[in-house]
Amino acid sequence: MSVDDAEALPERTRRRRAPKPHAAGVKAVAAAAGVSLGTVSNVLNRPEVVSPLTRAKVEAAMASLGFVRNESARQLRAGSSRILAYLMLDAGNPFFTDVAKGVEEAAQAAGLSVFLCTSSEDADREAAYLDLLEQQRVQGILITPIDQNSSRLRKLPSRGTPVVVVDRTLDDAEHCSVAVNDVLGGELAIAHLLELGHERIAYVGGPNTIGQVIDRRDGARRALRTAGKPASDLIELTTGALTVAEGRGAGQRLAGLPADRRPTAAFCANDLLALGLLQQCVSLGLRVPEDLAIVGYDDIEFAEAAAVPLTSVRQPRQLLGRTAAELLLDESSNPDHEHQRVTFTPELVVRTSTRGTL
Amino acid sequence: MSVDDAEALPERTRRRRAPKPHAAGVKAVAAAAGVSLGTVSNVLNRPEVVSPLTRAKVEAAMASLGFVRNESARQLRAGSSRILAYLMLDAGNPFFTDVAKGVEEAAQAAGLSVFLCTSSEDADREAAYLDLLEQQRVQGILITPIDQNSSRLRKLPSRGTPVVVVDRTLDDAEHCSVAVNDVLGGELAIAHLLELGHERIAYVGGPNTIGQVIDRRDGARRALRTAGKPASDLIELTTGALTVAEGRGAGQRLAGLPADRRPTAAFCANDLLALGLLQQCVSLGLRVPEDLAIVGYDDIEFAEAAAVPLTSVRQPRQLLGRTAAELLLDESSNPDHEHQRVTFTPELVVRTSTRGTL
DNA sequence: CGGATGGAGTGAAAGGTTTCAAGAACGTGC
DNA sequence: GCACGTTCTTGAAACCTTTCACTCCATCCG
Repeated sequence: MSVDDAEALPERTRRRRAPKPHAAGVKAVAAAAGVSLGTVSNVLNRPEVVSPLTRAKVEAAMASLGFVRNESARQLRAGSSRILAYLMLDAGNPFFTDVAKGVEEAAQAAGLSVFLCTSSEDADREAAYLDLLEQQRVQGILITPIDQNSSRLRKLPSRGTPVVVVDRTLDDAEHCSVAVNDVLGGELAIAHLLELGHERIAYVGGPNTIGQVIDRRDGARRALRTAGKPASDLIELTTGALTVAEGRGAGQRLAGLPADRRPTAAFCANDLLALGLLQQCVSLGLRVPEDLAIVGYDDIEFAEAAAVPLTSVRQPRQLLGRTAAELLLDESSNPDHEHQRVTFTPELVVRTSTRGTL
Repeated sequence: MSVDDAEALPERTRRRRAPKPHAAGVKAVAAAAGVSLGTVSNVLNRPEVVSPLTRAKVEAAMASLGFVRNESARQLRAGSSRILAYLMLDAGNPFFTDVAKGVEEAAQAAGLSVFLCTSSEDADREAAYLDLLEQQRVQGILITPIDQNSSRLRKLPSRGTPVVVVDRTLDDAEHCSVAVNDVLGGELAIAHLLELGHERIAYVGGPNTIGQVIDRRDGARRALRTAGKPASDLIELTTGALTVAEGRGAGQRLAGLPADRRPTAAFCANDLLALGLLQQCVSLGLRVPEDLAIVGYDDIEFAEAAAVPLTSVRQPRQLLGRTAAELLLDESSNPDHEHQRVTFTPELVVRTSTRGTL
């Protein structure tokens, strides 16, 4: 049954070693089922061309041998992967996991799977993941980049890996992008605070290399100018990351200021910062919003459940992910795909942290 | 230079097509650098055996051709993957992303990359991902399973893919597992509530197919029995998932009860439920903890920042992930690895939601 | 009854890398 | 000048699938 034609050769040390004892391949299945390699492959990929009887035999053989298709070999030969990757900034931020949910929704509808990767706001990790994903020849990459000008990012599409930028807009002709107008979002937040009569307003966010941080700040400045004030009125508190812990740190700094110099309102670059800030300020005895009004950004689910429900700038998170994935799928399947820049409009959700209890 | 020996054959239609125009391979690099295939491979895998001059030539050729190593081919031949996967229950739950952070920490230290997958508490998706990951021949799988008795899960190790179960204990001899004693956690929570004098206590959690939900409930019952009460005293509110939205739903149900039948305390299977419950109850006018004391589980970062800071059962999230990844690495590299069951001990963190303001 | 049609299955080639035994180049010591 | 080491490089096999031109057979039509 098992023919080993190497027997015929003159004596030679049997070289090479099996890299892994990883079970049976198509060959073994074919032998066990008494059919050819090609037929097994047909059962796997085009079951309709195989007669029911033969198919049953092959499937039985697969089951009894515990056959597991080797995806590397499949992909090598077939040249296509069934995987999308979403490389996100921070898995600990519910905003991104909501985006990821949208991505998965769209991918599942197209029969693809999604691998999530997280750069943790670290440019080196981002670069390493991009290299890895390109080497894996994934169908496409969705990314919320740290450094959107990275040459690595720009080169990917020309080498055959489609890339869609999520939650950022890119000004080049190589990628699709799906974003929310962050400048407008910043403007909405500050306009709201100005309307409430605040004069000393702080912007809490950082590092200043992150696009979202910059845009939201620029929007804030613009709102000030629109109101006839100098943009330099904005008191900037730079943080090291967009996390709850950094938010607490900023709260500490803010609360430490003498009351007559302390801002009466703070706009945070995201909700994590805002929640940390809120928590720290409250625990240090400041009243929100009486002593300090707070506006967050993203309107994550926890914003509403916070100690003082948080006013925030809402973004269509899931839709963002879904749209991005759909663009990516189009790019990789539609030969005359055209790159698009989709921009959604954010929306201010006013809650107690600025408006006070009614 | 480029010899095409197919020329020698009698006229035949040149068949097959190139699956994808995906850039240059080692062959092209070798030709461009004037060396053999083997040398290029050496530059890639064992740079120290190649003379500096040759290496420089090869590297220059790679750069100018934009060479990207084909990981499928590499893995097919070399038989090993540099990837770990963590298949989690719910990426939207900060508990799991914290675990993931620990996993990545350990993986990075070992020079591996991590792909995150999420089953979203759906058994079919879990199964599909397991199949996919096995076919990809990843180095190993970390999983927080929905169905820990799935035969798929049990069979993986015997076919060569190591599996470590995270946040669950498995009673078989095939896997390592790293967990926290959930029964004890449930006990701590209820003992605390009993000590505060509560008599009508609800347990909010579900679906009852999830191990964590069951164990925490069993712990709760045990605490009741220890206190000399029947386990049936526990008022069970079953939810459809462990999410904030389901927590709100449960809050609605609870608040709807007449005050004399309404529980005076609720223990939730996780913090997401607790936060939703809290939010809904507060917005319906119940005072926490006076009208309803609430205990959560996991002590996620947002628990402390909630409307009423949440009493919760803390687990060593990151450590859980790190330990699990280390066990997995050991299993896949150490020939005489022994399966282990690591169990951490949870800790009750008391905050305002049960103790009230001081 | 001859030829056309079509369904089912076959088998060799191809895909890009790694591996390893063996070869080449170049001293070195006697 | 020769055998011997070293150091570097080579070339072909192997990894496991998928693909596709082709064969084989039975059926159908005129």
